[in-house]
Amino acid sequence: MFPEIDAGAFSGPPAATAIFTTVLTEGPVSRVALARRLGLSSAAVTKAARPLIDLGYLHELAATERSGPGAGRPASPLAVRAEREFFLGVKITADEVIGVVCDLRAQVQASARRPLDDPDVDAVLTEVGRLTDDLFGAFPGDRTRVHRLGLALSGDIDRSTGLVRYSPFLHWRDVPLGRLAAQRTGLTVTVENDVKALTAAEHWFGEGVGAESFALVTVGTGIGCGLVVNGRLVSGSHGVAGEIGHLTVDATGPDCHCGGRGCVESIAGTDAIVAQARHRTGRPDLTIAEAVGLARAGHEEVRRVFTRAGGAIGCAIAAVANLVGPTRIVVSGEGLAAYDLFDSHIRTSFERQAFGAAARCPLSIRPLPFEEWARGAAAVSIQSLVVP
Amino acid sequence: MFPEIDAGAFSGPPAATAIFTTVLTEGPVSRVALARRLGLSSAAVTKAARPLIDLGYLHELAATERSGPGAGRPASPLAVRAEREFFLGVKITADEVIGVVCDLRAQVQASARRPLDDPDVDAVLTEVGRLTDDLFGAFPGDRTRVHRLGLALSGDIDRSTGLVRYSPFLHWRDVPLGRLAAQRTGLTVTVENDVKALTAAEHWFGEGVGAESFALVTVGTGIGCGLVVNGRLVSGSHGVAGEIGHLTVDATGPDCHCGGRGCVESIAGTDAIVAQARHRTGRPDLTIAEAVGLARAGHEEVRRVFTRAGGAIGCAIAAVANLVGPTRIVVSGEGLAAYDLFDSHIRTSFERQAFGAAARCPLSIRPLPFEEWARGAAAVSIQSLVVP
DNA sequence: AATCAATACTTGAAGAAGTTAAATATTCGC
DNA sequence: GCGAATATTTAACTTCTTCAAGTATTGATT
Repeated sequence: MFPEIDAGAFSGPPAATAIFTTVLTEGPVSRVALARRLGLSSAAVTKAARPLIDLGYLHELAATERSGPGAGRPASPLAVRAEREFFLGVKITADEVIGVVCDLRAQVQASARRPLDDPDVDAVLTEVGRLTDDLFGAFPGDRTRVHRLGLALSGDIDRSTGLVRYSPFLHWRDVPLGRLAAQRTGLTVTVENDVKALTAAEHWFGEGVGAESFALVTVGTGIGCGLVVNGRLVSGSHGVAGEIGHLTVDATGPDCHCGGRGCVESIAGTDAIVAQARHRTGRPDLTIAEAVGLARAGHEEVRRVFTRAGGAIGCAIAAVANLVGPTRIVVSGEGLAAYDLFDSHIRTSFERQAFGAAARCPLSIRPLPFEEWARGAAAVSIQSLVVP
Repeated sequence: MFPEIDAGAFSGPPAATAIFTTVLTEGPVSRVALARRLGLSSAAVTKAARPLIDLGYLHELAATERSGPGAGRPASPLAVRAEREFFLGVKITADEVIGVVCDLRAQVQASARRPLDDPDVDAVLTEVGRLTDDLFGAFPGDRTRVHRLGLALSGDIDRSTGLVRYSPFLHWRDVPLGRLAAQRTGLTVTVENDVKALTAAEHWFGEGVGAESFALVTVGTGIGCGLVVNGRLVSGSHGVAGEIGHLTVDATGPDCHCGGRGCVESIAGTDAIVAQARHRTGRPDLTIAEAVGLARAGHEEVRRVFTRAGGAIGCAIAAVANLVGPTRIVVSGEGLAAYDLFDSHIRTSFERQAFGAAARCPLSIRPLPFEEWARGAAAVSIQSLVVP
């Protein structure tokens, strides 16, 4: 009936959910604006919003300075009470767990990291447990208002059951991570693929806000992509979606570990870049950092490796734009530490390969630190509170 | 209140729409099955279905032979009364208009064609008008039950307003085709992009039935793709979606008329195939039919052109599978008259480039005659009756 | 043949969610 | 202070849905 706080998620009329998500993602809004936006009567908004206010999720902002033509009663916009509830988000990588505490608006309140040296399920759970303790310790706010934990890791994950079907880098198969972490921490846990989590965060709290369709491309060891189409995250019927890393961009290119040929990842993945840079320089122990250094210093051969990689990424992004036509695309990831070497090549290649109006799709290219990935996990947790 | 017949579309409770579309697309279903499928109580189904039966859209099937464990009252499944309403569908090409009459279940009742030699708006409207007359003439059923006409043509089309924003092959810009055709014929008109229309038809009445996500690839002069994701047709924010023809598959490939390089269409489009076959044979006036003939007769050089084209198409389809992970993919189009030359190469290339489980996505490769495209237009018209 | 269990469907009361219309609140410009 | 403009609230009413109980129709069991 009325939205509930603790265990379960938000129940209540559909209008309440719609109102809450709109206020959450689109900042303070007046009731009339909400009504127009959601196709409801303003009476319905008033009614549905009251229990949300009573429970402390929303509050009325002081009447702000008027903007319009002038006359009329000023609006008292509804805003989210961000400190009503806090969320933990943890990103699990092969050698580290990174965690953050976020408020209801997904603003980071505290963060922490712990090294991970054993991919065993139990060892990971232990480190995640210690990390949450660290986060509770570092969190200055009201700890009794933390009830949820989001986990994000790469691999094939069933968000609805919290099951890790397959995680290549941890060598896990069918691990019920959600249930295990819930037992360990006593929190309500959500588990999601890391790229999808980051996409969800950008969709609700970042550049994707308000977009009906939206894509996020991550560049690093792997090259991934999260897609939002018609307002919903794309999941893929066979558990595969957004596998942008294995699009073919060069039929005569190098063989890829996936069995294909000329895949984006086999040209622009971190490993591929390092391998090529080693080959070009004749230095078999070159690291990616050194390769970036050489390219920045103007080493022509190495520079060309990055140029080619940027071109391949641009083609892949153009493929996304041509196929699903998102409102905007964000390009990001660890690999973009070398942002300056990629940026213009990605754009050039994208503009050449994007078909017609698809080239008008705005591209944001910016690096995101690992804390942002953890924030993605928290964002999924926030979504699970709102839309169960 | 109750579903209306004539001018407007189907109104009524959301449940009525859901019930009708489910019965329409998933064949006869009992009320309990509908309730389970749609998450309603069976009481709701009973009530919402009654007006649909009263108005003649649905009817009860005779209790069929029982199948289950045995006991219990036998179901009286609901089925669509296909002859309740008929629909015209017309596909407009550069040199022809092709039309069909379909019943409510999108089964073709009659068809007709007329040549088109003038791309002028008025000339096209005239031919469409004559074609509808021909169709009425050829249609054996009750003509008073035809109220709707669907038009399909390639280009950038705004379905909601019936506006043709841009049609390259007719050289039209911003033609309010829906309104004009409605004036001319007195019917309620829908206009949709041809590939999207065909996709809609397959989604509701063909192989895409029941699939949450689904893709249709058409091969011909252009190479296109219609996408259904999360149960909805993908439209693209900038008016571009499914532009599979301009994905890059060979960074070192030929320049494409779109300004890009190594696009699928520049390798596997009909024009590209003809050009290559001419080059390989040294016969500058070779036609596509002759090229197909040579390949079938075993001409190695020409054969290789088709092999390469099939490979490019396979890569493009793999890109769709990797990115959106549809439940299944149908490959079709005029170009597939040479089906036998493509089939195995498309599959091989698809399986190599599809990533992991995406390779499990079933592929149907089959040619579709132009009448099927017209049927697509009719299917959109049917949809517009049901979901306005 | 009578009865029971199982399943499908129908009915009527009750409730949830939303709408419309009218009342109330608050501001600006005069 | 008054009226026009806009925002919000309230109350009455509509619509859609569910719930709980009842009816219908069958196969299996006694």
